[in-house]
Amino acid sequence: MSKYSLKYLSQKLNVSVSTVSKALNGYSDINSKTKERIIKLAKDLNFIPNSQASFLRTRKTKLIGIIVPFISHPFFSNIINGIVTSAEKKGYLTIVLKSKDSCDREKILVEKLLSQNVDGIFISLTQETNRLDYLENIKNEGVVLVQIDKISKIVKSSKVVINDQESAYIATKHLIKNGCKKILHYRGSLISQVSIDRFLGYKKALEDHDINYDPKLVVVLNKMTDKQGFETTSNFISKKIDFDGIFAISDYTAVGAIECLKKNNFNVPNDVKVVGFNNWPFSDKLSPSLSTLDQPGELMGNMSFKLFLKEIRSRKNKTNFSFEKKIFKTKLVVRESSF
Amino acid sequence: MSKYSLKYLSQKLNVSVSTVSKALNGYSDINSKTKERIIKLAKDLNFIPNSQASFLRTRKTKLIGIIVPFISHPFFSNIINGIVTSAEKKGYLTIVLKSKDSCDREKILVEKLLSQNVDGIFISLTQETNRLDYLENIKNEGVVLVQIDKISKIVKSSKVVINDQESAYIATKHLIKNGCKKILHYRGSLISQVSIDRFLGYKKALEDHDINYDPKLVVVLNKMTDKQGFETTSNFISKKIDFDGIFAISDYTAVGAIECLKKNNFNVPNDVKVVGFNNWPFSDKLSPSLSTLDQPGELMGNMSFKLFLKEIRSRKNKTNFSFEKKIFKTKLVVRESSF
DNA sequence: CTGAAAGCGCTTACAG
DNA sequence: CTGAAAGCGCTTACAG
Repeated sequence: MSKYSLKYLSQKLNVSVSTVSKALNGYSDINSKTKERIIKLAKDLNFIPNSQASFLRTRKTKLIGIIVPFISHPFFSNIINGIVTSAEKKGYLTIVLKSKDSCDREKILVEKLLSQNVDGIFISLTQETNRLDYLENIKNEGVVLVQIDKISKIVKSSKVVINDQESAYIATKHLIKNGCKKILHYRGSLISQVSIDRFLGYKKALEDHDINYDPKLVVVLNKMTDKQGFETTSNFISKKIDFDGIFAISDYTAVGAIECLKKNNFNVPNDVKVVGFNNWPFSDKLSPSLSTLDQPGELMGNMSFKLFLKEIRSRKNKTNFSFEKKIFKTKLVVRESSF
Repeated sequence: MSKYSLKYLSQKLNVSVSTVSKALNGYSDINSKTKERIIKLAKDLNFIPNSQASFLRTRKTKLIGIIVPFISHPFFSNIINGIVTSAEKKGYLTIVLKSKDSCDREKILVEKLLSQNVDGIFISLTQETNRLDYLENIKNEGVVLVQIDKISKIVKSSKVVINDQESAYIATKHLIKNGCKKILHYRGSLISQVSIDRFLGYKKALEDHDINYDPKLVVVLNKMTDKQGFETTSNFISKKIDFDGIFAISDYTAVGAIECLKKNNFNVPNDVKVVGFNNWPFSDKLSPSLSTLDQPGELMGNMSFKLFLKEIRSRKNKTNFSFEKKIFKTKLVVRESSF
């Protein structure tokens, strides 16, 4: 921390602490000469005011926290990037934390952020989040809550999501239009909203195109890894279950699936067409290049911060505020794996 | 922030604020019955002590900051991940910031972190960092500085790096051993230490194997993108400069180079062999799969935090402390692009 | 074992 | 325009 304090400056210049504080904070009722002297000394000493002390009065830390399931992850690191960028522009600093997809950890992390008196908490829930007390607690503490992508339908707050159901519908329809009749769906957990919505979109697309929904073709994955994609596909092949398309909930699993298919001498896309989800760096550079749904992670991060700021400001000005849910559209990127 | 305070608890229980504070902080000189009552109430109310207020006494925020050039980046997000994980285990929270490879921004961000009274700053310098005053300032403020990967040789602090020169030597030697005689090198900025060391390794490998170093074969890239890799390669081709190998400073540029080569009907690896740097997710899944140097980003992050903690503790215990430089070894991963 | 008091570094309502 | 004073919520040395 800074070696200096308002008191130190005030003694150096023979003025009061109050005067120094006001000068530094741009109050108008200060003699401009005095003000200049103070500001000059502060600059010369490289004086940095103690933000913890000022918090005690202002009640604002200008600190926000974000909890995501994983950090080393193309989509989540894009979200983080979006939030950090927007936040920094407005003078906020961002604490980053990861839940490792564990609900228990998530609860603990929320408490840690609250104890740091962050002004807002941004969260992308774990796949297994099944209790909402600690989310409600955030709001009870007077801290702004913003949910991103992996949200809870029940907990009220600002939300930023994508059109999951529609995206899945579009992807599945694309496969159908290109001749697929037996489409596997690799989905996420049964309680994750994102996963539920994508499944519903998949199912609806089948129904709308007169294809019977067959639950045996849907697999719940607990990890979004290429390994799981590989093994799941391998399972289908060894069970001799017939299929001609795969809609996977993430690019990783799609890539694992394609590896397995190649190894078993299936041609992608001729024998089996594959669509992933995320549009990760390099998804376009694979052979075959991967069809996928492009998710605007960074923009979602930007928007999350915008909604946060809106809520903070409406509180400050005591104006009306109602929670918004911003829905970003994904884009189906058709590449070699499905066409 | 918490709706309650020590004062509130103390009034509820008819004890003093001091007693509540001691009970909650595990002091031994408290009647165990009293202690129990206090802890129970705190738990029931979900009481969270105000960390800003306690900072004013303890001088510890348990906050650290990290500045990297980019967040949405496989290597840097691995480093962030490693730091956040280690930090959280020891009760530290991590503020994440990105410099966008701008030295001016870097300076501002350092000041922001200092004003938050972080206990330590972790930094991976920009490619253009050419002034060191604000790094020295970190130490002057009594804040621990740890430099990671992109370091300054001059500024003293704990450092975590890889064996850049040796890595480049190994990669270049590998190309030579596999028959390459005219090896392009796509490097980073002229003042980045990482970039300098890798260049030196490249050059030394050539010399040790009786290949004349030709400056025309070395290109300074200012952005590590596939686009730059593509364009640079395209340039060599159109200038009809003969080459049979490329050692690129990042996987992105290597991938761009390969795309360009393919497009111009060069066979990789038969006509040109390529080695990248980073080992990114999916580098193994490309066609041809990419030879590269594997960098243990997460472990480097873990180690950085370890060095930070060591310095913090030695200060607390007033024991001797000297800066360490931990050098991680990369691993040459040979894949189709060079073999 | 308990509590009164000082003080960390700020901000701000108020007096002059 | 300037400054004395109170107070934010803690911790801790000290007295009893």
